[in-house]
Amino acid sequence: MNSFEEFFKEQPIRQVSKGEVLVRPGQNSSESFYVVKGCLRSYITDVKGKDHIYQFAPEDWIISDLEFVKNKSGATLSIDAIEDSEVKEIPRDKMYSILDNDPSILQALIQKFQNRVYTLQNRVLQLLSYTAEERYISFMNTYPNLYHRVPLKMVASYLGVTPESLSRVRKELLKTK
Amino acid sequence: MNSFEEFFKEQPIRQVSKGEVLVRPGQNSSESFYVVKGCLRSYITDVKGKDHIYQFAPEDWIISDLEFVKNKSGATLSIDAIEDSEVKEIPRDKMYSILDNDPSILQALIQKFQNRVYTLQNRVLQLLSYTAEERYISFMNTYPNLYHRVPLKMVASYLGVTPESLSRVRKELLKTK
DNA sequence: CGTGGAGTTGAATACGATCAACACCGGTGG
DNA sequence: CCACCGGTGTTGATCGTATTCAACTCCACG
Repeated sequence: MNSFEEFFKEQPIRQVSKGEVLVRPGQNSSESFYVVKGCLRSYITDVKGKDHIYQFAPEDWIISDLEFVKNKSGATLSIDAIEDSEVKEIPRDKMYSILDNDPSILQALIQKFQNRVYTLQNRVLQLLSYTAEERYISFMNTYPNLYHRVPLKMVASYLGVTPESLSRVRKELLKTK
Repeated sequence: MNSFEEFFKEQPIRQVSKGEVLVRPGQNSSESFYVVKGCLRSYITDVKGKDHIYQFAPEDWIISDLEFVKNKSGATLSIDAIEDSEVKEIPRDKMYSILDNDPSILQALIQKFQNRVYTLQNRVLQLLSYTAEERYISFMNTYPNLYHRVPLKMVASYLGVTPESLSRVRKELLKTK
């Protein structure tokens, strides 16, 4: 194997249908998922029962809860499918075997993490400084193939606003455009 | 050299005084800083001139803008000292030389990135789901040595609320405690 | 001393949340 | 094939939390 991606490619395809839950909080068999087709999401459910979406994962994305990193009691995030999907899953222990001694794979992985941190940095800064409207515009620009594909209420959850508010934001944008 | 940290330790110490700016947005000589003493911060300034703090870096922390990763035109974050500090700086090109072929160093770096992503994940989820009060409590618990050390207005900026709001939050907490 | 930044407090405002009603499909079963 | 149903999105009215603007106190520092 000479690349990080190939590790995933080798795995068998698993079919998951819309609404199917792949990871539940507290569960300790944390896995990573490479999405071949469809779309997954990761999210938390707060004390009031409200979901907050951390990440979407359409085709060619990798999604996981990062708890396996911390050796904690179990996952904090939930992961489920928001469309009928095909994924390749990597169990925790297999994930570790990626971290072998091949510097080129390790460097590729570092590159992936750097990109991930950079993306999260932007997300944090936008949550700190953007209004609901600015967040939505930024989301559309950053993920042009995603915003019309996932339900509005999930985009709202990702952006940290209510569906009602986002609906109004969108209405305003249509007027001024 | 047999560890990531040693690379920093070898660098000469640079004295920076409170208020000194180490990195400005647009500047393309991006560096990383290891804080020996004192405290740095990274932040953006929005269109209204308001600061939003991305990160604090007290003793033994590493801070950088991650733009060097993306090979963009320059930094987006600013970095300055909020106390008189001592730092060791690693210029961008030297940073790359860390990414050599020693698997143990690379794996240590991956571990650092995993922790970073995990921390950012929590930050995002808290910004999505916590009230101002919950964020402040979480901040105090997570950084017990920091919240009484940095000015309230900077904590407020980090948490995404105004200094006035945080002042009121703190007042309420004192009453109910 | 005096000066300016930091923090507090008050009053008015604004933005988004909440609650509620309704329209609009898309899928399911009779 | 159509009627029904549940989920999604929209819209309106009201509410609440945090922001804004302003005044004042308190120190730290020159």
